[in-house]
Amino acid sequence: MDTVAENQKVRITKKLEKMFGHIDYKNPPELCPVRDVMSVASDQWSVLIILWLAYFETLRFNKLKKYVYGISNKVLSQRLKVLEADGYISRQAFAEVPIRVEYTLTEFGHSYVEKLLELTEWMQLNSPKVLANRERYGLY
Amino acid sequence: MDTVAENQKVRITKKLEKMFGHIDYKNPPELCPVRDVMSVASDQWSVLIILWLAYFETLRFNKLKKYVYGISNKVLSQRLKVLEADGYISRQAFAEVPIRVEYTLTEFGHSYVEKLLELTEWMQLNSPKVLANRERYGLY
DNA sequence: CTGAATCCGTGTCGATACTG
DNA sequence: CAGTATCGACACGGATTCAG
Repeated sequence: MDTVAENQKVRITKKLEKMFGHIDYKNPPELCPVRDVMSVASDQWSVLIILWLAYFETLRFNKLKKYVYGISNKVLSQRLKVLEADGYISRQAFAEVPIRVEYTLTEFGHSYVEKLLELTEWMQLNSPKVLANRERYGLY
Repeated sequence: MDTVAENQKVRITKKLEKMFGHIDYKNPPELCPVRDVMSVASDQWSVLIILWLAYFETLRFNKLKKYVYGISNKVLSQRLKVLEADGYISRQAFAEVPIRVEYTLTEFGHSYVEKLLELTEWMQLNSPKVLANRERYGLY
């Protein structure tokens, strides 16, 4: 292993050490904020909801449902509520007939999108490799 | 909104546009590689397994279970199999009595850890804010 | 007509007991 | 020690129903 990789490894180890002061392995998940918050924010549906909202700025319930392909009414409204509670998105209802409800990212939500995009870009870049691994392994 | 923020927004929009060529909203999830691969890799348990393996280099089944606090036997062995199939970790069994099985990150797994750490660092930094939002919202 | 709650069948999860 | 089997509880998807 060359020096560059060695340095990189040291850097990562440092980060990990800092991290695991916060990811407590002795306490239940609900007492570890990082695990708790991450399980909401990195949920597969939450990710798609946030990304589509970042893309369109504003979306209504049924549009959102159309783009977040495969999500059910129940889970969508559930996730929207949780994401609103956690401060990623905001909900604005207009008292019209028929009623109109618009969802948008908050400032905080936008700050998350930046990190999220880095992750999804990695996924986009590496998914062929993963699929190839999977194929070779033959599990599914 | 100032020019810096405006530039940033444009940059993100570009990334999103590139992204959504790959996150297909018309096809079922299993036909969208990015969604598929990400749902495995960003799963709450997978994340913890990978991070702990990055921290310790090598872990055995029961040690892993101890650190990934709260995971059940079934889900742990399930996730380990999937993560191995996808190429993030490797499994080495020693024919001893009692049997010994060691899990380590692959090169590919280590490359993922870098991205993952950026995300968890963001979570660590922002979880207080999220918890405060939650508190104020009063949903749970 | 839109946004969302409800009901129900199904699959996944968690805990424990158990086996190679 | 590593992992499977079993079972009850819960979450999910889908369809339907309801409210504004």
